Order: sequence, then C-alpha cells, then structure tokens
Amino acid sequence: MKTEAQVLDVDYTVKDGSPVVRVYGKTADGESLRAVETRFRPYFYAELEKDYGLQDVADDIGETLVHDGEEIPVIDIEEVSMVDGREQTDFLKITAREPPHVPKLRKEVEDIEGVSGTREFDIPFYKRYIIDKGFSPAEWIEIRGEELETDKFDISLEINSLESINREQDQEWDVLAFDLELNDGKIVMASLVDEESAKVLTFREVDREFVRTVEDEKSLIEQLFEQIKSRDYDIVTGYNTDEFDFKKLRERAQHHGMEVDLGRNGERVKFKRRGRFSAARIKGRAHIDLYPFVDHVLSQGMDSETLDLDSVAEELLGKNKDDVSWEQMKTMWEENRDLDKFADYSLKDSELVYELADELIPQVLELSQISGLLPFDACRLTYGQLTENFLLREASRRDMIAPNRPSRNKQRRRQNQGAYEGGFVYTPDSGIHHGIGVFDFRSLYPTVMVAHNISPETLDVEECGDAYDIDELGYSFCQDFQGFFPELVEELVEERYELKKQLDDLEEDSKEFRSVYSRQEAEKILANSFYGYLGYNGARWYSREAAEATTFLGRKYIEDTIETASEMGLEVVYGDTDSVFLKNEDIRENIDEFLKSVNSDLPEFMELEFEGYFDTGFFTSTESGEGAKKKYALMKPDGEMKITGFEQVRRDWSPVAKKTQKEVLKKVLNEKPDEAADHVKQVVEMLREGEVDVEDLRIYTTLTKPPEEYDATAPHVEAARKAIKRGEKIEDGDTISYVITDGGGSISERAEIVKYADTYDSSYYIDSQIVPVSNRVLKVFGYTEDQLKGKGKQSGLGQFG
DNA sequence: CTTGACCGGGG
DNA sequence: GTGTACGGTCAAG
Repeated sequence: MKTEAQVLDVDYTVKDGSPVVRVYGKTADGESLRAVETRFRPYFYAELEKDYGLQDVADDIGETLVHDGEEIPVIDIEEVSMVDGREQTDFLKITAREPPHVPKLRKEVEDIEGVSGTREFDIPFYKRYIIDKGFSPAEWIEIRGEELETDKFDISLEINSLESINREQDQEWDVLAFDLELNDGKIVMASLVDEESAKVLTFREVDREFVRTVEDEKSLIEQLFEQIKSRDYDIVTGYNTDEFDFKKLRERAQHHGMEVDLGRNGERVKFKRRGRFSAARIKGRAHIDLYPFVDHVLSQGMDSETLDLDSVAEELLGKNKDDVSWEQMKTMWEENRDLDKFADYSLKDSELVYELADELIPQVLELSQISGLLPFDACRLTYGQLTENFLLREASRRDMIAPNRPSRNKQRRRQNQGAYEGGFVYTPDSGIHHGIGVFDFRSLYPTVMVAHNISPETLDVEECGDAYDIDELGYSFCQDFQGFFPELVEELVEERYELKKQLDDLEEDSKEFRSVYSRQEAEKILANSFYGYLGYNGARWYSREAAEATTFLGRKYIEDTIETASEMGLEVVYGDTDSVFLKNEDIRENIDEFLKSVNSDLPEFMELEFEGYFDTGFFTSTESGEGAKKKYALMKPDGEMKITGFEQVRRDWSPVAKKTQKEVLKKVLNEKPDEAADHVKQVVEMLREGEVDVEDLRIYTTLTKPPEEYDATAPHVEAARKAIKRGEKIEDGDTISYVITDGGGSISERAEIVKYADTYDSSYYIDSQIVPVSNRVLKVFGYTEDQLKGKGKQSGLGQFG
C-alpha cells in the first residue's frame, strides 16, 4: 500500500544482528504511522594514502576485523569518488552490519597500511538515514510498502520506497502543553492544556471547575500518563521540561514503582546526555522543550535578557504569568489556603506554554525541514549544530565528503589563536541627541559572504584567474567558481526575499501567512548562522580566515557608509557592526537620498535599509568620560523606549535598582535630568528611612550545587548556609532570594534569605546598587555620586517596620 | 590584563 | 547512541 505522511521521529533498533530503522509520523488522514526499513546499513569512509587503491587495502581489511577481542564483520567495501574541499578524490566506502560497529571498525581500519584517515564515522544512524533518503522530518513524504500487524499504531508498514512530495497544507498536530508544581520534592499539581481541554490534576479539593481531584501523587502521575497515552499526542511540550518536569516525573514515578513509559511503542522515556544538559526523548512523539529553543535560537534577537517563561511570554505574546512568587506558592500549599489561586497559576503556565508553542513549534518544524534534523534535535540545537547539520545534508546532495570534527586538542589550538577583530563600533558623543534615523544593512554578514564569495574552499586558491585580494589580511578569495557557503547563503537569502514578498499579499493571522512567516524566520536564522559557524572552534568546516574576512569587509562597508553620510552633511551619532545612527536638521527629509547614494555603490545583493526614526537618544559615557559603546536608550515619537546594554533587565540586580534606572532613563529621555536626579535622591532617602519594601531589595541567584560544595564565597551561598543552620530546608537547584543586612563583615557574611532579613543595609543598596546604576546615566549631566546620595554622606541603617 | 568559578531555566 | 555539544560575567590572581 502507499500512504502520504509527515514524519515526527526516526530511530532504530537492532533485530537479529541487523538494524531496523523506524519512521514515525502521521498520515494525511490523521492516522498514526510506523514504517520500518530493514535494508539500510551503516557505513563510513576511509581515505587512502597516495599510490594506494582499493585492492591494496581490501585484502588487509578482509571480511572481519578484530577490535578488543571482538570479531566485527565488514559487509562491503567499495571505491567511491567524492568531492573533498576543491578536489575530486577516491575514498573507500566501508559498510558495517550494525551502527555500534562503526566506531570499532573505524579504529581498526585507521591502522591498516595505506589508509591515511577515516571520514563520516560519527554521524548518528538515524541522521544518516534521513540524509541519504533525502527527506526531512515535518515535510510530506510518500511511503510505499507492505502492511504489518500492530496494535500500537493505526498503520504499520515495511518500507519499499520513501520519497518527499509536495503537498501544500501542514496537518494539525495534536499538541499537549503540561507543567508540574512541586512542594517538598513531591508533585502536587499538574496542568494539561491541549486543543480542546485545559485542566489541573491535584490531590486536594480545590474550588475550580477545571480541577480534577485525584487520590494521591501516584494517581496524579498515572492520570497524566494515561492522558498522554490514550490521547496519543504527536507533540508534548513545556518550558524547561528536560531539566525539570521530566526529571521529577522520573524520580517520583520510580518512587511509586512506576515506569515513564510514554513512547508510542510503549518504551520508557530516554534521558540523553547532550553536553551540559540532558534531554528527555519520547520515542515516536516529539518532545519539544521550548526553553532550549528560546535560549539557543531566539534569545539573540530578543530584548529580554532573562529567559524565564514570564519574560519570554511577555515579549513574544504580550502576556504575563500570574504574579505569584515561589515563596507564596510554597506557603499556599503548606498552609492549605488560596489553593484556587495556586491552581489558577498552574493552569496559566500551561496555557502560556500552549500559546507560545503555537508560535514556536512551526518555527522548530521549519528548521527540521530545512536541516533534516528531528524536531527533537531542532528545538535543542545551537547555531553551530544547525549550520553543521544543514551543511552535512547539502554536502551529501553534492557528493561532497565532510571534514572531520576537530579533536579536543585541535579545538583548544583554535581557541588559543585568540579572537580576530569583530564589528566596527563608532564611539558616540555622550549626552542627548535629537532626531535620529537608524539605518542598517539587511543581513550584513551573509550578503558580504555572497558578494565576495567567502568560503573555506575559495580561500587562497593556487592558479586562480580572478582572486579577490584582501591585502590587509594577507589572503584572497577566488572568484572563478562559486563557493559552497556563498551558494547556500545566496539560495537562502533569495528564497527568503521571495517569501517576504508573498507575505505582503497574505492576510496576517491566516494559516498561510503563519506558515510562510515561519519558513522565512527559519531561513533568516540559518542564513545568519553561517558566519558564526566559520569561526566556531568545533566546526567541521572551520575557517578562521573566512570568518575574519567577513567581519573585515563588514567594517569596510559600515565605514564607507559613515563616510557617505558625512559627505552628505549628515552627522553620525553612533554605529555598531551593521547599523548607523544619523541626525540632521530633519533626518526624515534625507532618508531616500541617503539610501540611494549608499546602495548605488554596494555590490549586488547588499542593501542598506531604513530601520526607524527616534525623537531622542541618550548615550552614556565611560569612566574616562568618552562616549560608551553598546549602552544607550532611544525614544520613539510615541514615547516607546528602547533600552540597550543597561542593567535594568538583569536578575542579579535588585528590583529597586532596576526600577530606579528605568525611571532615570525615562526622565532623561524627556529631557528632565534634574527630575531624574531628584528621583534618585528620593529613593536614597527612602532607603535610609527604611521605607523600601523588602520585595524591592531582594536579589535572586540559583544554587547550582549543594551549598556545602562551594569553594568560592558568594552571597547566595552564604545566605543559604546560614538558613540551613537555622533549620531551613534548602538544596541544590533552589533559587535563593536574599537581602544584604546591616552589621559587620563582607557582603556575603551579611546576606540573609528574606525570611531572616529583619534589617537591611541601606548603605549597600545606596552605594552599590542605586547610585552606580543611576550614575551610569546621570554623570553625563555633571552629577557626582555624592550629589545623588544627598548632602549627608553618612548613610544610616534601615529597619523593616 | 588574564584565569578560573559560576550561572542559566524550572518550583 | 556511528554518543559526551555554551557563552557570558565577575572576582580573584
């Protein structure tokens, strides 16, 4: 039979000594599908020394190789011709029986005479399958095959053929967003939101319609599992579910003698170590944790510096969580009151995640389609991994062999080369500027790479007819043929350009708009990641020269742009990497002329764009008094502020400091620096009088290991240690919210968790929090720290009423 | 200025 | 799982 489906997951098992690839997806009719492929075999390549051929080494390899006393079969050896860098080269393709045999065979093959190295020996089997079959997860495919018996899936097939097809509309994925609430190490609540229902499970009576009261923690977990299995969700999502919810679920399920058997075949959830993190994999479904996606992929383009669910939902959805602190929730549960609010909070979390998922999952699935990665991998990848997987796939399409990943040593050597020069930053004049037009280059680094054919294999080509020399750097890029990177970037940028044109004709909020939007966002993410990849120490296609040349040319173009502006009588206020801030009597009258003048001199493909107009801009200064880079605030005609580089969004500053700085910036942008200074003096006075609420004084930091294991002294650690001595239960992973109390000794010695802070050191909050953050703005207007503190330099001790 | 320790998200 | 993957900030040296 044949069926059309979209794939969500791929894995393999070994059956009777042979690998079986399993492809999981959903058919066009919305049925769950498992298709198995039994003929695909793992392989890798061997590189031959000069003057050696297949026959010279094939006999030495033979039909088996012994590794650590184990006989490993060699299924096949064949000679293949591949593109290696610029050269067409012969390699041996060595086929193994089982995926785990590949690293073992590889080690033995490397020792054989005539073999100079091995390649592509570390590509996971399921990725290899996806790359070689030329399809992508989340994209439509057609599978032909024999139907198999199954009770776990609507359809099970043995694959005869699998190919990607064009089919317009994505199907509706069945998505569950969930969230757990814990108290004293136990799961006390779970909220679940899907397309048609929103509910909270708990084992206490709560006066809310959406609450289902169950027997105990064990039945809570059972019901959660039951819903996932019986509703058979395609996608399970949450925020930081890898590091928190699934870990706790595993721990508590184990405690009750249960398995977390949520896989579509009935398998347990697997916890895979991925560097610093572990990831929970649910076989057959896609477990999409939104936090790593936000952290790795979106955070660069976001204003918020903290990535907690509340800030992220606020920025991406314009919505907030319920305003309940962690301590409040703890009290609610422990004192068994306001449980309705507790449940509201829990539900709200899952609702926000569900909405966020609605925005972000289409982007994750687009990245899957472009890169060929599983959604599971696509939502957890870094820029480097995204680029590398895309490159592996595109290389394979072109019969190019991939360079090896650098060894740890090689990475260290690359690191030790030190940084190369980055983007150009123009030193602003500190103070207030009026009527600022902001211009920036559309995708500066990607377009520079295309315009000058910058790629690892176009670097310093001998016998090149047309070499673009960069004298300052001492190397050149050959223009005779288009490089691998420029080719890919050009395709991406052009396709994105077309998609953006389509967007203009589509109705916002329509299904089609959202789909095209997600695709062009994914292309933007990918196009922008190529430059960073070239300079990433762990990259297979690493080229420090190519990365360095890209920033060099970026600087050249921005400097040329600044020169053009000056020639036109426009004053340069600021510039950073790909943007310039200009002013004139009325810059709005010069926009078109300026753009035309710059753009007519640019290579094809590069373009300067007008980004926006701001009434007022404030630039602060450094210690030495010259204008500071990367720290400024802008205000639009409608009063909206854009603040860059100041402390106000960081969580290791107290709320009182952040709020004060924001207010100061606001007054300064409205040209009332004296009022700003008065505001600071008022806050200082309130601190002295002990009138500031403790909520505004606390600073948060998380314990990332048990308090006793810390070598270095830090305020949050000391506060935790003291609280433990007083009988509080504090452990690894707790977020400590502390206040600096008065008395003698270092800051750390005086840090206390809020519960035990009956005083606060007003001089600390004044001298180390309020005055420095305010003065970073107000020194420009001639204020000194002493003035901001008021005349009396001696600071008193605050006392909580 | 360089080096080493620490943090992030979740409750 | 054809495993083992960060980047920025701050205090101390």
